[in-house]
Amino acid sequence: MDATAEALQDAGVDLRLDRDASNCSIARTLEVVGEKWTILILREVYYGSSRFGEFERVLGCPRNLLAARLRMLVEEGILAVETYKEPGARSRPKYVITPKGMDLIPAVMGLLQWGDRYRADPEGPAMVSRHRGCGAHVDARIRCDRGHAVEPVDIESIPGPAFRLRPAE
Amino acid sequence: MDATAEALQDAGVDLRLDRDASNCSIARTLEVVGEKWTILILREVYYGSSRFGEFERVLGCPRNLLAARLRMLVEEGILAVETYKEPGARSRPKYVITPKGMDLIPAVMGLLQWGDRYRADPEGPAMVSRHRGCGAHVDARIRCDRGHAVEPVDIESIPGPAFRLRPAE
DNA sequence: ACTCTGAGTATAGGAAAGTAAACTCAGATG
DNA sequence: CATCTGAGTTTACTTTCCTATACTCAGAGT
Repeated sequence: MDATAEALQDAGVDLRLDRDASNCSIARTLEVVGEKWTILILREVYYGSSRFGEFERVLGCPRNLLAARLRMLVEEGILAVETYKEPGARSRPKYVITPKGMDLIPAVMGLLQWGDRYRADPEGPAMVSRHRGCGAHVDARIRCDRGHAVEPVDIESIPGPAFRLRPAE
Repeated sequence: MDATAEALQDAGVDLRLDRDASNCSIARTLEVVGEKWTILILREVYYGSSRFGEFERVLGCPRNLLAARLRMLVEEGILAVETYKEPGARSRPKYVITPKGMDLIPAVMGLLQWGDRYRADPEGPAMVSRHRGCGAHVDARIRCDRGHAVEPVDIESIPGPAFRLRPAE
């Protein structure tokens, strides 16, 4: 156990129950991608769609929500707007994923592989992902900085630099 | 490109736009964990909480929603109900994560590390995760079955066994 | 019997999110 | 200059979610 954690426990603090759970990176990420269509839009961008009409067609998402989600994703820097031009038509906007958006792909892959394992239809997955370099199947896994594969049960979560106690009631 | 994919393209099918996007493991996973409090409940279980009152206290989630989410997570086999007994009190239920629930941890870690990178407060993360074995920092990464680290941009997604075209309009 | 506690259920009002369909707007084409 | 198209906006309606409070229920202790 960490020194900070020990000091807190000596003071009678329960790390689980007395911490400020709103000061959490998961909660903050969900503020951005937790709304209904957001992850699915990201999935489509990742699969190669980029135009408003493409998202609408393939997702069946209402246009006003689609517009709102795209605007938000652009404001957050997860997507960026570029333009495309079909011959004989004017320039129109298209949406491309940024590096910041790409950093969400491990989370999306995690959701994908859980669904593949527990909720795929009996035939198997609808889409499969492979490494462009070697062709092998890819998946999201947890690794430690020394390169070991880490099972979830072997992860220990301890207070970090921004650990805070919950405000008094 | 895959043989299936080629055959489909020869038939004038656009893999991105004409596929049945509702037949998707991500969408199906979100049906289970896409509601507002679900991932946060999972986070608390993962951090060590197990009792109704603990979830309520630390999340500040309304009791009726909490009860509904817990019931759903148990029905889905992500949590299991056990009992605990404080001295001088009767047995009460507690919620523990199952292996099926543990398999969601890579996705949760993916969300966590995105938030740590882009949305943490200036001091750093509130909680840090490390490998119980070696103490090194852990994170969610994508690997291929041959053990290569895979950047999201090097992943190729192709139709799998359950690929289906979208129903006619 | 009465009370206390943790784990819920029940209910009601307001806010937010989702859905559906009609409408606008900017340019390229006929 | 009327029409077509993709990309939105607007509006009206429905569903879900949030907040808050009150209530129930099963034992253990007094």
